[in-house]
Amino acid sequence: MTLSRKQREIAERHALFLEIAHEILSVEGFHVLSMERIAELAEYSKGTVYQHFSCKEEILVQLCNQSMHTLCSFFERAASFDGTPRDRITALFYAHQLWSSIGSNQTEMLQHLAMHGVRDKATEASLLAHDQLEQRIFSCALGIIEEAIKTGDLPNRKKPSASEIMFACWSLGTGGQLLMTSDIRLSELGITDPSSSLLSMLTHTLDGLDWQPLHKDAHFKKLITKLNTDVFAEEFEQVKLQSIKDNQN
Amino acid sequence: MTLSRKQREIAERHALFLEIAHEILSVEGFHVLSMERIAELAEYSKGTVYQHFSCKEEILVQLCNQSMHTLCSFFERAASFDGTPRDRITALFYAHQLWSSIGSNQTEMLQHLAMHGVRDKATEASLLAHDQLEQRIFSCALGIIEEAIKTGDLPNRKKPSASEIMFACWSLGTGGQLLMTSDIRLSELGITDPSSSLLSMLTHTLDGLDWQPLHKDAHFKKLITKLNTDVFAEEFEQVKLQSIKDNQN
DNA sequence: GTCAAATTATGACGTTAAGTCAAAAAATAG
DNA sequence: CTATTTTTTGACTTAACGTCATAATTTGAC
Repeated sequence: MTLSRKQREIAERHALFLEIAHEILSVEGFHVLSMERIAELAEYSKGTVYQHFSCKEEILVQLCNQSMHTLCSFFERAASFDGTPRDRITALFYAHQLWSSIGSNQTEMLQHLAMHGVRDKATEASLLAHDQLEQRIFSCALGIIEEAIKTGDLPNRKKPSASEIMFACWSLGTGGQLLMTSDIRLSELGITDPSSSLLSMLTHTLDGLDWQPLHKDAHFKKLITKLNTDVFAEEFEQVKLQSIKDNQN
Repeated sequence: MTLSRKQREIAERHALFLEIAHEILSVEGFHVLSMERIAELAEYSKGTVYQHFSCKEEILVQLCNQSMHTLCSFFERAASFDGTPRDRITALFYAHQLWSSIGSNQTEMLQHLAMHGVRDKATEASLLAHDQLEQRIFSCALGIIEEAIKTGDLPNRKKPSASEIMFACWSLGTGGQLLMTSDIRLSELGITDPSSSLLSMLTHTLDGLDWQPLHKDAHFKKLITKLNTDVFAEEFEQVKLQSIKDNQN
């Protein structure tokens, strides 16, 4: 079938353009991402790139969607983990941090997308996909919190509501990632592993919410080990290798 | 003295340019901020604007510095508040949220500054000033946490250290602000006052850290009232008026 | 295999904004 | 009042965006 061969070609090129864009974005940032540059590196003309993406912003949204798709799968894996709701919300937070460690600029991309005037330029279709992914991510987290309330592990309060707890956890994780990628030298403050710090703070927060069973060091360590070596074994290794490489530079 | 009159003129113009830039930034965002536009609105030529600021990015840093200066004064006011360290760290967090409510785009500006390739273009002097303000803000928060450890209100642990606690609080506040300014419709999740939600989550976190004296509703309400009507009375009124105006639109 | 029709790729073109700089205008001083 | 210094200006260069007529290629009918 000749038609489908052409279609395959186009799909491949679409992926190629995205890959090149992602490379430019991680190394040099959005401000140097230009359609001409992508065309040049892919050895196509500018017009061809514009046939795939209406503008820079559209590329960004599609890259974000790829990235969020990964996060989504991480979350769904963490959520289906066999353990108490508390273990699972911890696993979710862990997954969120792992995800941001894997792609150094995932957070920056999403951040950029949230900025004034970026969404306006992207296509409806991509934005819809984005919103749906976001929805999936949120309901994943919310589901666990609601389950904890149902089982009685987490006291059923008016304030903070399940949504508010999710909002706070999400803020903590996102904010932490934001600070990690920004200029502040956390290591100067004696924070060598910010993701672990955040995770440890999360457990204190959960304790503060009286989310049963309360923190026990042995159990927590066992949980993290299981996540590192079982649920997210492959990704954990990838991050480890990456950080070794980074240290060499 | 004629010389000083000219100097005053220049200083006034500098402020005018910044003001116009800030206006453009809050309404339309960084991507439409152009030197020509500023020049036009200020009724000067482009070259004159360039005599004040080497580039767009330099304007952004200087605006951020203004904004951080405000935050700094908020923090110092909150820190010198008469109360327990726990009350004061709560006041700090409150001040952080208040600050972000006052200028709708303070967080977006700082976020933008942190992005790839922005700092590179700004002048050394402005960046130095920025780093010093950041330092002041951090030590303000860190000082309170360390005091709490010294007085015994907060258990002296290796983990999380004072720095880690500060990092987490800062992440929570910043992340929350990020999510508020992003597209996510928090109100759809039943979160009507995100800043309050975050503040309430902070108290749970502090409880989880066993930071004495633990949360008591009456005391907490009294503290917030005092902050609203005394320490930050003026700013609180400003935010209230602003939100009434926003609701009318 | 050939050719007309449809699809796809190209890069020249118009536009906008960044950043530079020589020349014009204004201020200062003798 | 004029010479010198300082300040202001906008024309110019460069670079990227996004468009679109034209060129090249592919397709499908015969």
